[in-house]
Amino acid sequence: MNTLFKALNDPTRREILEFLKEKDLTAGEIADRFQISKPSISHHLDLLKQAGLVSAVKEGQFICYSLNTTVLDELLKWLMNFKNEK
Amino acid sequence: MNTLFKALNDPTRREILEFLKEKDLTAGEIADRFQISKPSISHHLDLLKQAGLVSAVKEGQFICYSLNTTVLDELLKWLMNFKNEK
DNA sequence: TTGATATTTAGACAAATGTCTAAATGTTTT
DNA sequence: AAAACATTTAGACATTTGTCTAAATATCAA
Repeated sequence: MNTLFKALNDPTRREILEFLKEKDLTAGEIADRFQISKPSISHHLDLLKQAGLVSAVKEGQFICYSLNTTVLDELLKWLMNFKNEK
Repeated sequence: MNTLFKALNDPTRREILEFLKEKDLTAGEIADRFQISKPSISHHLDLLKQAGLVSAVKEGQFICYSLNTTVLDELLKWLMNFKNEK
């Protein structure tokens, strides 16, 4: 839960998720969409991966990232916990 | 959205929300539940207030905090945006 | 009005975070 | 084999964050 909130607590990372919602992308394609250096994007992708929000598959010299929404169910459950009773 | 995620990105603050889910509490009552100094708790409460997650009402020399779940609807909507299509 | 209580504000400080450049690793292509 | 490309790792640096103590503000009680 901690790593999930941490991963989501950054505009760049949330925007990466938005892009990946449209379609899978390689690290380079993702980096091209931002005015941030590739190593920085790589770091963001690492945090997203740690949180289970994205998965990475190596395809030749590229690494293809895709969105993983199952982790968000946990967050959804956490949210509902507040909206329910009272 | 930014302030909301920022506010939620801390275990202490999330625990404060859990306590406030049970019932409204004064700043002191909240601080008593943690092994953190009162000024630090006060600061956490300020961030939660900035995010609209809690509201504060002065009652004499006390300040009573209560949970405000309406802001979480925004987060819920953001979440659903990912779970929907695709 | 003086003292006690409740809370916040101010300022300091270490740790975490986001960013960068330079270098390393791994894969293709010629 | 060597050069080009894709990505990450390493290390540095400034900013943000969470915490603390000391002091300020405000309210209640004697």
